[in-house]
Amino acid sequence: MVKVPKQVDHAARRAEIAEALTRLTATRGLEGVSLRHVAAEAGMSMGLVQHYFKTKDEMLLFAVERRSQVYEEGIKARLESGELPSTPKAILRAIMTEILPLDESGRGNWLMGVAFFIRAVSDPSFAAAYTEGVPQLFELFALLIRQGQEAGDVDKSADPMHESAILWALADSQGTNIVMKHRTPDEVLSTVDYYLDRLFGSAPAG
Amino acid sequence: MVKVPKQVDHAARRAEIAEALTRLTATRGLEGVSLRHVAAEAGMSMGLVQHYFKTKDEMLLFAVERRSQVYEEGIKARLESGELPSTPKAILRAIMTEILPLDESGRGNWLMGVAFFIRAVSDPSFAAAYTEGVPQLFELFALLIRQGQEAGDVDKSADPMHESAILWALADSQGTNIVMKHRTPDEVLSTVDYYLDRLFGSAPAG
DNA sequence: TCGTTTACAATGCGATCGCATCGTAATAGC
DNA sequence: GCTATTACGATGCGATCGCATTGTAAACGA
Repeated sequence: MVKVPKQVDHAARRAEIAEALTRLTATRGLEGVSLRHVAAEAGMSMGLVQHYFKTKDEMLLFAVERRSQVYEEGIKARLESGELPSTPKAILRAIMTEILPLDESGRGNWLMGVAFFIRAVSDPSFAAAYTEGVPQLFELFALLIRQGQEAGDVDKSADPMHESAILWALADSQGTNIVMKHRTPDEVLSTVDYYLDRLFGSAPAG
Repeated sequence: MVKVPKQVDHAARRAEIAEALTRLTATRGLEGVSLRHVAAEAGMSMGLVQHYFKTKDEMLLFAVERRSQVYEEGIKARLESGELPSTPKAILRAIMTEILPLDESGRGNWLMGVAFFIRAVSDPSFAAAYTEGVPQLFELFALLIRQGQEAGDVDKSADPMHESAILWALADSQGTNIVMKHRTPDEVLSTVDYYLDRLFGSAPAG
């Protein structure tokens, strides 16, 4: 009963489509994202896109989850490259620089996230997926700050929860600032470093 | 040549429509915003909406500019109510609490802003209008922080530009957190106060 | 080889979009 | 009263959307 004709790497095809979607989001903005446009950007027929994603929502969900994976892998790669010390401060900085839309592909990923947020506002299933990863990142931030406190780098009077919120806000909002060209990536990074230096005193980050 | 039949308060009508648009954005999300839906929400015919706004973009632009005015007036009202001291810290807090989507109407206004941001990504004319007010608020933040430094409340080592960026980020991102129900208004306000207390030492805010 | 299953293309359908057009009612100046 | 102008409603048009349907080529299992 197991017939396997014309074997094609499903995952690779889906990734292709997701990347076309991301590219399209970065260049044409979020309104240019239709099944037809994505297909054209990916250089395939619309029917083929439909073959790999039954609905548009399924495609968006896949692209966003893929985005999260890419972020995660990027952060791991930075930390395991050995170029950075494994201090909480360095890890936090690695996360920030990975997430922020510092280049063109980052811009696409960022706008993908915004598009997803838009959907999540009125669509419960999207909201669930959107909400999923947030507390984890939040907790991670707080954990790293607490480790900084235990190491004596972060002042005991600092509140890890509030500081996490500020850090999250910095990533969230400054990314938007870059996309809108209100601030340059350099300016944003310097503000991030300013904040981290204040929080961690003068403890080395790398 | 000046014939004025059926005199109708144009501004009031446009405000009505803008409020229907905001209401619709808050409840149905940003995708429910079409000329037909706005007309239905406002309880008028679609032709009438078209009569007051030649294009959809004109309607959106009006609604967003109106939003800015409402914010501005709200902040002025708070400051002139006499319930708050005119310290930089109090003014900053007033701005934050005015902008943040703490209630249902605030939610609508917030989502309006996001919708506008989306358009601004790919539409230059929207981008211009969106970019317009940002540097001013930024400069205001920096000015107030500098005043705090001159008054001796804010540490001299604090960088007004970076601190402004953090403050802006707090407003920007935490608003989204409230809309997505990741954090409650109370939690957000406590983080704002935490930050302001840190920045202004223990100087009184009210 | 034959049949089943998958990969992919092409097209059509109903819904909805923004916008234009047309018609009508009401009110001003002449 | 007549006319110009405005307020407002109704409808239609072309474009585009997501999605369903259909057709065809290819490749595996039997």
